[in-house]
Amino acid sequence: MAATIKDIAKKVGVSPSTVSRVINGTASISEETKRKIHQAMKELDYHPNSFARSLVNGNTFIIGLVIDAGNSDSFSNAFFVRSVSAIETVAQTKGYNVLITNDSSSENNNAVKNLVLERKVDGIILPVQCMTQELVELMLNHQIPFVVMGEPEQHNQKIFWIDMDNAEGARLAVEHLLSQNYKCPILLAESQETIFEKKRSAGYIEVCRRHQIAHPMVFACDSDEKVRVLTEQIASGAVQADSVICANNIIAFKVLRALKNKGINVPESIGIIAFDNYPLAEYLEPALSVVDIDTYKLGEQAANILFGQIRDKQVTPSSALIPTQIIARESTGK
Amino acid sequence: MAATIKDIAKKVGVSPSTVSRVINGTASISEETKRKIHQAMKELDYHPNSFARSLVNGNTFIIGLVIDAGNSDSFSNAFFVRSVSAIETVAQTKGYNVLITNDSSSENNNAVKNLVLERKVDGIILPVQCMTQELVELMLNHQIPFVVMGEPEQHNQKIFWIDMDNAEGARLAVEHLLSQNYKCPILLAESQETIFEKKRSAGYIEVCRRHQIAHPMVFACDSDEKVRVLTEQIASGAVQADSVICANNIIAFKVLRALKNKGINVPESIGIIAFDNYPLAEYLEPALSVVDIDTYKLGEQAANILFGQIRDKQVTPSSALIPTQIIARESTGK
DNA sequence: GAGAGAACTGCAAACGTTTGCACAGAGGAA
DNA sequence: TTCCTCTGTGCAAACGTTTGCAGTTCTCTC
Repeated sequence: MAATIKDIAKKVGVSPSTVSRVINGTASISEETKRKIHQAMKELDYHPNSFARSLVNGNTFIIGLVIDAGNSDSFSNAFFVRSVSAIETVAQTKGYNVLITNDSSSENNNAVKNLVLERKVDGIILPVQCMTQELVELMLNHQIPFVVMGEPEQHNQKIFWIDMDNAEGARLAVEHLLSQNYKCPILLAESQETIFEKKRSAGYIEVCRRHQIAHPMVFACDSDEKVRVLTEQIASGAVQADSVICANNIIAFKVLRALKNKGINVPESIGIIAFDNYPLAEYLEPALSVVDIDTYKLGEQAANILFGQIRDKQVTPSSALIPTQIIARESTGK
Repeated sequence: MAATIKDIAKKVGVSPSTVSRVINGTASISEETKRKIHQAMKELDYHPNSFARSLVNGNTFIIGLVIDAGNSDSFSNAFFVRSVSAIETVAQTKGYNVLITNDSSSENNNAVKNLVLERKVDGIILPVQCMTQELVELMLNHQIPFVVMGEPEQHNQKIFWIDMDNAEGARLAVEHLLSQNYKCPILLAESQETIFEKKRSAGYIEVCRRHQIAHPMVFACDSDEKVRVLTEQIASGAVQADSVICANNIIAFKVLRALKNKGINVPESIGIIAFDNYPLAEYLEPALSVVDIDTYKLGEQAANILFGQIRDKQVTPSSALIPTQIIARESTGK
């Protein structure tokens, strides 16, 4: 039903090629013809068929965005939405659309492979958790640009990536605590296995060393029980600490609750600062100080890096660390 | 570079049509030929080109999902992510992909129009806030199925929609408070303008009437100042209330904080229950009781309704209300 | 007033599929 | 034997674009 290039050609009395050339501005066409064609396009409500286009010129103007549903806990959510929104906005301004795919709902990366093999997307943005060796090879083989969100463990590959500056965030957190007259911060992480936790630990340790803090310590808080034990040790003095840096917000909430239950004052006796500016942080009592990151910018930059490859044929792998900043609230206001 | 149907045909020694028929199972083909073709497909690593396909058979196997970036506050986030994930999962099982578009980043619904006019998506899911008259007409004209997330104000159109059962949620909240021996619940909403707030009000009023509660009251809490004034009035007895139902979580947090600052005990003196199970609700003190909704199911059902139109050619408008449930925590444990 | 380029336009092939039509051969039924 | 129905396959057109090549007309330049 929809008008095609041929309908316009017929109506104006030119060949389809001429119409195509007017649409794409790909040759010099007399003003008169241009005018008529544009008018006919209006009248017939013409819109180019993107498939026919893709078929001949080989690119689809679609990028794929892999979302990690396995990780759909609420903490990746806030991060996620603004990033997605940013990616889509950037894509739109460049004339691209964004196809999302849920990695975990299919075995074996099949959904992502489908993007490459059948949908022929022009590029892919994917979270580091979804980056399998097989997938990387597939994308490299098919020469399809991709950007990884989150720093990969090994840097031995030609991979473009982007991440928040975890190490810097940890450094800033320690500096902040010291500036508030805390003397002995410890770091609480969920485990020590993910790269971002390693980076945070490293940043923490580095600043502690620099300031000659006696015993920098990193604790694994991967269960409620551990949190309970730890707060008891802090209370009894078995663990020397006057402040904690929590590698994520949920740990912070648990610790805060445990401390209050023990009658330990926050921020007077113990200061708390957490990673990720989870929106409710400011409604806690005391309001939680956090290491914040601009998730919109994160997505925006990821998209920019991708389009650097797609459009500007940039080929030397680049990476970017999005700066973090401290939002000081009551929980570190000794 | 990628292998085409012709390459396979050549390799096996049949015509492209035969290969196509084997792929689509659209005619009877001898077992022998089938076997050879399948083998050749493996060897050449063949994957059908979705564009060429779409070009001839008219459907794209892509659905559009409009996201409302204007509303990217954290409270729609949690809702959003799980819904999106659900929609994508359903789509994937039906062989469809999901194209997202950010409505607000373009003027005049242009981005969404683009989905219809150029991308030729087979269906669209969009939030009710993005549903303009113009868009509805466009989609109807082009006979492209769509599902609205959120109940539209007017029902005079042939529109498929889905929503959480706001009225029922409010009813359950009142019933819950009464069962906990609160006698006089009031409702706090941000405004009275959105349809979901109206529904919640209606459900609240209805149950109050049924239980002959003296003065059912709905307050607009659209600023911190109003929250402050209201809590003072509650404290002084100027407003008679022993419990509040908050139309969203942020109001709940503000009220809780204001009450505590006034030294009013929750849940002993005032009970609080809020809509939306925001993940941190359980970490507040006291842990917040909420009206919960299964956002995954919401997305899942939206997708199912859409595919009902796309694949089963269902044509009589349907709608669905996703049931809510009470999660009782400390804040209503008088 | 001839030759050269520039400006403008058309023809037809190509992109990778699907599908209506046709046809050959096989296997019965009459 | 003749006719009919199936099964299996190929031919060629079609989907809506883009684009290399070639052709025509026009405008200079000498």
